Amino acid sequence: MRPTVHDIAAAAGVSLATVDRVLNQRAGVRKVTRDRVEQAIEKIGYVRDMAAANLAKSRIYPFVFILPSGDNSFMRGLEAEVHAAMLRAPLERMVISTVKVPAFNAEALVAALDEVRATAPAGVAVVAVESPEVIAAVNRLRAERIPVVTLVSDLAGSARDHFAGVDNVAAGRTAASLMGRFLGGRPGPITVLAGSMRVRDHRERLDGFRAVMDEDFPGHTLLPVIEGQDDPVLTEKLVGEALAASPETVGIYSFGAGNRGLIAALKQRKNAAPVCVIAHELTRHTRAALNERLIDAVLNQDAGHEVRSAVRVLKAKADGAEVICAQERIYIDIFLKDNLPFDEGDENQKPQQGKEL
Amino acid sequence: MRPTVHDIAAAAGVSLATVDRVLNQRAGVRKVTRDRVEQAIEKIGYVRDMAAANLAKSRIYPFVFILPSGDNSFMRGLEAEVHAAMLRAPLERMVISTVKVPAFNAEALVAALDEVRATAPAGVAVVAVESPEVIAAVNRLRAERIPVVTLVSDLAGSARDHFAGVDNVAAGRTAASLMGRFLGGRPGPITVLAGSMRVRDHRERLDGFRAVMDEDFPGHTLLPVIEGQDDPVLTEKLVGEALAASPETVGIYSFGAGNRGLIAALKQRKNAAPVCVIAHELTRHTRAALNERLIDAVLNQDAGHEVRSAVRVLKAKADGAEVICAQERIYIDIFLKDNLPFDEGDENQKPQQGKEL
DNA sequence: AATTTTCTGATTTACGTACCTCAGATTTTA
DNA sequence: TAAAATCTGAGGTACGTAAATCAGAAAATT
Repeated sequence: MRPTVHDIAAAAGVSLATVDRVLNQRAGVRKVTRDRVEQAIEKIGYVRDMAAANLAKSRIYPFVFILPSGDNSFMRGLEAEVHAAMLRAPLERMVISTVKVPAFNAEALVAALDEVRATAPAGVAVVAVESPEVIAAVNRLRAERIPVVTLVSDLAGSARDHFAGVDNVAAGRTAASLMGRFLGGRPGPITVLAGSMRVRDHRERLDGFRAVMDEDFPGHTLLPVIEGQDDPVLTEKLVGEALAASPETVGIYSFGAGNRGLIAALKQRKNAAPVCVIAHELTRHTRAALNERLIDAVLNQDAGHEVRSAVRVLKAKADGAEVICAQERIYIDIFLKDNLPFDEGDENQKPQQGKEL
Repeated sequence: MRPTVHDIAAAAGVSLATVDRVLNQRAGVRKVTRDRVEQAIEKIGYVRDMAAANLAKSRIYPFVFILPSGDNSFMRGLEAEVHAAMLRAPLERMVISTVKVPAFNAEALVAALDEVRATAPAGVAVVAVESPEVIAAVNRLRAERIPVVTLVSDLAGSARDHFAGVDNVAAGRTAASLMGRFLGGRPGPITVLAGSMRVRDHRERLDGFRAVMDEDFPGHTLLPVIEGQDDPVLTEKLVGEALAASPETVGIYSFGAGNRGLIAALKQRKNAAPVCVIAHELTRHTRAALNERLIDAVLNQDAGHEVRSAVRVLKAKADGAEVICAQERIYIDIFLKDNLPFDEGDENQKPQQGKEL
């Protein structure tokens, strides 16, 4: 049988109450006694039964996800994943709620963070916008010992507990490395397309891209950054103009979230010279474009992984348990047309189950 | 407050005992009463508290992982991940043990499966070897309602509950697609290096690779498969001979587990014409080779993800709970030198934590 | 030496579910 | 109609931990 608190008490020659005080770091235990209990714990190899502990606490974990509103595919997907997590939450005594704030609006985000703080949640996940005020607001949460996880977009310089997202510099570097090799020495300029350079993720991606391009593929120059504001119409117009102005363009790196406009612009020039296109985020649109060979590669962050990771980390932090770092690292997925995952909504999905007996 | 069994009893106008009989599908309840209880459950939205249920059952989950012995880096890594999972297991009332069997030996695997079955575990994870006898042995486990998950290598045609591993055909296709584009039209033959063609994973990878090569890059021919038996010395010798015999080779696809020999052979020919090399499994050796630009890309299956996924699925199956499919899909990671994750053992690891308040 | 403060032990209740026993009610069979 | 079989209710104990209360014991302060 697995050892229990009673076994510790017996082994250390103290009462249950003392063991409880040590285990839950409550006051009222002498140093020597505490040491004796800890040695006993060590010796008999006790591990706390989390299920029983939570049952006894009859604790529920109210977690809040603060998400940007707006209609780009990635954020909608993220929201869907949060919703899916909401449905599963009760199984582990969690309650997940969401708060929507206007995208890229630091002031609104600060207000939301403070409002959420007033409800004393067990943890907060937030898609960060960079600003000193937001950092301060996050730190106010942390000052009240409320765990905070940044989601998708990190908040450097804050006291957030964890970042559930990808390394965007590495993503940009990877894009450059792929594009450089796909072009195979074919010289020419490269067009870079952002949503907005005011967002940290996008800046980091460009930094990584530029670094590897300069270092490993000096034959290519980067044209001035196009900022499409994640707006399909605007993006299509700007990309069309840029391609017309620089017909010798050999590559496009799109690291924003609005790929619909890019794809539309690419379709316009079916008969022009081939251009190597690398984009971010696997959506209905980029998936189709991969299959039509309009896009060569898509770098993706799996929103589902990010949300589930955020939930796990928040729960672990709330429990004071340890986080398995390797499990919580979000990898950059690289998709070519050849390794696209089967679509959730696809009827022709490959069966994953074995036959029934 | 979340509804409990008491609330069901009150809502259905029956006693706790009857609710219990319905919930745990015990005999002794009339059809009409059963229906009334089930309607009440539906209506008040009851979900069983698994933690409390398991506590009451004082159930522990003995899971067994059957792994091949042998010393290749990937399997050693897998074993390390299983060991890590063993240490975390008690937190969730699980006990994980391992059984080692000689690699690629169907007879020994069948014996191990039957031996494990005699211990009546709560679930079994197994790195499968393809054979009718193994399928039968797995089905014997399933016939006793013991959940079975195949790990890394699947067992088609068996009644296994789940496969925790990557789509190896897609992996081969991806490798071909990357290599074709990296070569950028430069013609020439391609050398393919397997561990053994008797293993399903390897065959599938080659099938995928060949399919995309034939379809999209007909300029390349595949040289006869080299089988290095995952032996470094043998592999180095065979690769050296192959490169000498076909000096016009432009690419090497290594889809076995023994890359040390390949890398040694590549180092021998430092001044020869460049060859595009794509290998499988990120290990100390392939990581170093990526950084030295001896290897261009590494396709990887994350052993940690696979093991943790297997454990989660086994627990869910043992509990009769649902499996989150999207969470359990293991992606193929593509690593270039630009997106290598920070090494676990690396001292210069990038700090992941925010500053403390 | 008296008082306060700090520490420790013993005991109890509660969390939500599983599972057991026993008694009474209802239905079916002889 | 009696006997047997089947259903249902009531009530209890157990799982391992948390957290509270209260009573002593030891130590520190007057």
